[in-house]
Amino acid sequence: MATIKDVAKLAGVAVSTASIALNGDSKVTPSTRQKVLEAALRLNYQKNGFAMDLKRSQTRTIALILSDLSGPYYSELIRSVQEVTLSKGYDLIACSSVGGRDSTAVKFLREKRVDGAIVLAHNISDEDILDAARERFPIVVLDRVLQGEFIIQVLVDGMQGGYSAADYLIRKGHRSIAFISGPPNSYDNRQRYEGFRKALEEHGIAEMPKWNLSGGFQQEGGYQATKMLVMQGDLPSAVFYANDEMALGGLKAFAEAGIRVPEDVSVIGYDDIQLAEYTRPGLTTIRQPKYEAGALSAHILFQCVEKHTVDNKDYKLAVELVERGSCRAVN
Amino acid sequence: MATIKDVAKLAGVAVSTASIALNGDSKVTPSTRQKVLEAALRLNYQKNGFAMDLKRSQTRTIALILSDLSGPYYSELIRSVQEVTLSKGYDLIACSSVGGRDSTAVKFLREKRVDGAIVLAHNISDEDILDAARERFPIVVLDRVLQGEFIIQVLVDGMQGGYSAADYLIRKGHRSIAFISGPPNSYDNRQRYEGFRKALEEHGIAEMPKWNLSGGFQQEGGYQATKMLVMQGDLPSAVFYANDEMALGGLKAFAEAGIRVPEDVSVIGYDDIQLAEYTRPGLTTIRQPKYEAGALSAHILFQCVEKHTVDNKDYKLAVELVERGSCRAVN
DNA sequence: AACGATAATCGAAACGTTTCGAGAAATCGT
DNA sequence: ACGATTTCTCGAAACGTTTCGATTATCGTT
Repeated sequence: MATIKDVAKLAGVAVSTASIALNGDSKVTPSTRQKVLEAALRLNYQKNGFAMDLKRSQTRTIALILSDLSGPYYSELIRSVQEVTLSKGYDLIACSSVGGRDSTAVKFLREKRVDGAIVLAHNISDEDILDAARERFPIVVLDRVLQGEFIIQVLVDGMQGGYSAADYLIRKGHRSIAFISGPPNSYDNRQRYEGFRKALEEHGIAEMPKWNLSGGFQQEGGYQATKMLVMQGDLPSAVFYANDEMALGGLKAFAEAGIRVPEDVSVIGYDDIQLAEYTRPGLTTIRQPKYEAGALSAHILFQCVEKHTVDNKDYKLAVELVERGSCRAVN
Repeated sequence: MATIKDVAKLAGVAVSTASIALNGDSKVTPSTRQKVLEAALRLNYQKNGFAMDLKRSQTRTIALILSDLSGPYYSELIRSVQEVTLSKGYDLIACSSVGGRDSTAVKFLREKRVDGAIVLAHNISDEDILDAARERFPIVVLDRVLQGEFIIQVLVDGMQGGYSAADYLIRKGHRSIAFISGPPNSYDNRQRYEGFRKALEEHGIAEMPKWNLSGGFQQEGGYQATKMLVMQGDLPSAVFYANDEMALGGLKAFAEAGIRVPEDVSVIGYDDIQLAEYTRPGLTTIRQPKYEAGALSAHILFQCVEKHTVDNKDYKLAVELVERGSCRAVN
């Protein structure tokens, strides 16, 4: 690999001059620049990124850390973060936290290979985030409540979402509503449940333990939980799935049992993943502002990276109910 | 930021000793290690990744370069690459080539910030790839035919796929088949079309230019193209979408127009993305061996990174038709 | 007790850039 | 034509690690 030294030597100039010429500074005579550029071309010179980062001690790159790069949920988030990043002239890399503390993600956090990070990965501990964040390394967290000097939280109001979903069903006349929950250690899941519970309470509806099942946020889990529900014999008139993936599994289970949606049972999901639009009937669900969350996170992060300060460290976004065909009114 | 020098000073040892202790080498007395570790903790020391990379001149990281990080298609590919990467003790970062020559992806390629790359991004030019690849920087390309000393190609037989799809429709009795294509500069798209054309030709069926529309591999494009098709009035009995995302758009357009699938028109897609299973009717499509392609690519890449050599630089994988409900037999 | 062998530590030299202050050359005004 | 500016180029010092050869301390053997 040719280094800048080789280029300088071939061009007959000093290394520093070569560097300046290569970086397009105007502090160099056109003819010298010409020579340098030619030499670089001849040697097929490519600058060594690490040496540069080391010297400049910044990378103009941010990382988006996700627990699972391949999840369908993240698409919109990634897109919006990417758009903002690009428009700001920064680079974006996505990395996964699969592998926990040994993952690429945590390593990037620890070793500061980027200028900042956006984290949506429940399998990274609060502690790891807390001691990675510092003066020139702000972190935006999207999936947890976490206070720290260089930590900014962007939350989506899961409680409002859970409340809206339940309230919607209740206003449609439903009185017996099942809740299929996600993993108990998930902050999001807890929030959604809290909202659900609150709506029921406000309307004086009692919760039924037998209608509270767990599906672990997985499609298969939703499927199993729904089968249990069906087997219990006493079907509620509506089911609230704490995320769309589980609702998908539920839809499948109902179809297999010959139970019609929404005629026999109403179904509401949460997230508004792309698929929700394509099921038959279309899945009524709570839309998360994924695009907005991504764009907002990126903007704040850049503000923090560049100005080393941020006016507000705590953002909360609202959700919105998307009505499709999976719920009907009962009397 | 504390550096290793600070740690060494606080621990009262030489920098080199600190380095050794920090890296867990056994060439150091437990008590010294203890001192160093303690000092590091006190100073909240984190090693500077760039300095390390620079010195070691390798990163144990590979990049997966995709034209669009947010596409649903890539999920399985990412997953398999990730699994292999993790099992080999390497790190994986994904980056997008949105932005063309100025994208993060091309920058990573040029500046060798990783030890190797897997590329599936039609908007990166052959040239950029050719002059990035070199002795210690192998590249696996997944979406093009490209010869080069340090380039390995893994191809999926798109021609066979296109042929199978068309042949399947023809055998079901279809004689009027539309083709909704992707971007013309995409190698995959061309291959699929080629296979389609060949099947038609072999069965003596004429192609109709008015049934050949472009949807740019995007869902929205498929939707628009299908609306055009509908507006033309003369509907074919089957439509072959060059990828599933466009087929999804098509399904939506047909639904909106009150045209039933598969009763009124048969639809076949390409890729077998996860969503394909959940549409109603299920989307009949061509399954790409995404998982296999990813795992294979990663394996070969590591072989090349570590041994600096590879036995075969040219791999081709077969596709398979997945029958769901979106095509019916006509007589 | 002295000697060699082994183990632990050290100092200095890299890695490939960028940047800064200083010197040399060119340009300008008078 | 001469000094004062400006413009260009240069050498050297960083950036924070790792690594290698050298030095010192430690230990077991005779």
